[in-house]
Amino acid sequence: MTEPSRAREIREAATELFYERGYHGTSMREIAARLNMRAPSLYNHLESKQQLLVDIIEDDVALITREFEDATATTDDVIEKFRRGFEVHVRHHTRYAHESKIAMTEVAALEEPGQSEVKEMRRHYTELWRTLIEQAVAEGRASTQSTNLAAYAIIDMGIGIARWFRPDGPLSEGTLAGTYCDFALSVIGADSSPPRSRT
Amino acid sequence: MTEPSRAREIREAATELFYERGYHGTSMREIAARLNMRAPSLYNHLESKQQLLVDIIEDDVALITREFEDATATTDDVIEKFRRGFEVHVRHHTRYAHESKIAMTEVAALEEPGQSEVKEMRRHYTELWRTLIEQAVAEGRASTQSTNLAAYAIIDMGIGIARWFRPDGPLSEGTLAGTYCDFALSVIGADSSPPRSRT
DNA sequence: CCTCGAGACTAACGAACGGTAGCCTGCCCG
DNA sequence: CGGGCAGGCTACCGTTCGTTAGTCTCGAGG
Repeated sequence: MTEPSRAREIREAATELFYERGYHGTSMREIAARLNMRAPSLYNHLESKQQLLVDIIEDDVALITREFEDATATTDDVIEKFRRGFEVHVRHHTRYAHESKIAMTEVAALEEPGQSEVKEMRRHYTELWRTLIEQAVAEGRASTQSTNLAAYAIIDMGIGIARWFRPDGPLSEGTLAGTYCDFALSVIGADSSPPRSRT
Repeated sequence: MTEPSRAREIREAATELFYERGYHGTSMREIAARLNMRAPSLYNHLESKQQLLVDIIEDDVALITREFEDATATTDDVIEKFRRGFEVHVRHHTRYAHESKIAMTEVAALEEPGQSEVKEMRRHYTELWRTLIEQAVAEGRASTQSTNLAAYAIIDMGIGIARWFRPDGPLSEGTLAGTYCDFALSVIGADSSPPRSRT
């Protein structure tokens, strides 16, 4: 069940093409061709090319934000929050590498008000990270001097993955997440002593 | 002297616009308008829109590679090489944020053979980093498990800068470079003992 | 069996694109 | 002061774009 609706198929084809050639570099005719259709038929299922882009990007940013919030909500230890949050961050950029890359590179192709909305959503996501790192420093569990820059560095480290990761490559998502977690923890100078052995 | 040639002005205007709106999102008429010209006049100074993009991207990748090689050539200490190389990496992405972002996001807009050439140049730059990190580990001065992933993470950390850095912002290039250097050194687990006190 | 609507199609629109042809102006050098 | 050319310009070409209009087909429901 959950047979792929035509609208969903179109969106997936568009996601692949936007990933490969960019928004302005992809035509509606090309999207249609991927599904053995003609361009005008697409408009039985969508409103416009621009709306397609808005949906892809907004859904992606909303998803990673929700994943982050869910992952960090189930523990009180701030380093464990960080670890889980970053694992989600990395895994998102591997599983949704296409959407993530589009959300990163095609923001400029968004018309208003979509562009401002997305920028605000991204600002919020960044702020979640900054706050978390700040809390870790405040509790003496991390030692970075600039929570702002640490947040940027950690987010960008993950985002970069979307540019080179291939799910069929030699590197598994789990290995990648584990190694990158170590990177991120060392960036903030985390004290990863066991979660419940407080002094 | 060195009055800005028209060709140079065009390239700078194009760089700004490609940065703001992307390659396919920018028209020759818009580039011309920035210089109070009409589009056809541009062709007195350039070959094609595509060649403009090729020049911008290839020059940028060639420049950062040369900067890296120059910076690392003047010391033998592998950690000091790493430090200098990364400082150059960060500073490049602040000083040439526009070009760097274009080189990162518009590779797909390059036609062949330009695209393959640029990808090869980037692969080479990545390889320089991987080799340097491998050497640091071999000498016992760094401790990362995966030189490959460490190289990716470090490069991506720097690249991300080009997306958000603004030269007129509150953050100075020097402060940024310093803080990020600490990040990068901790990612590879660097032993930053003094360069010349070998056992 | 007939209808009716979802969803494909063809034809075509106006706009915008990258680029060319050809002209005109004004400055530099003899 | 006069010729030439560098480098602007206008006019316009053919292509491709996103999108609309209107038609046809086919399968499900009464």
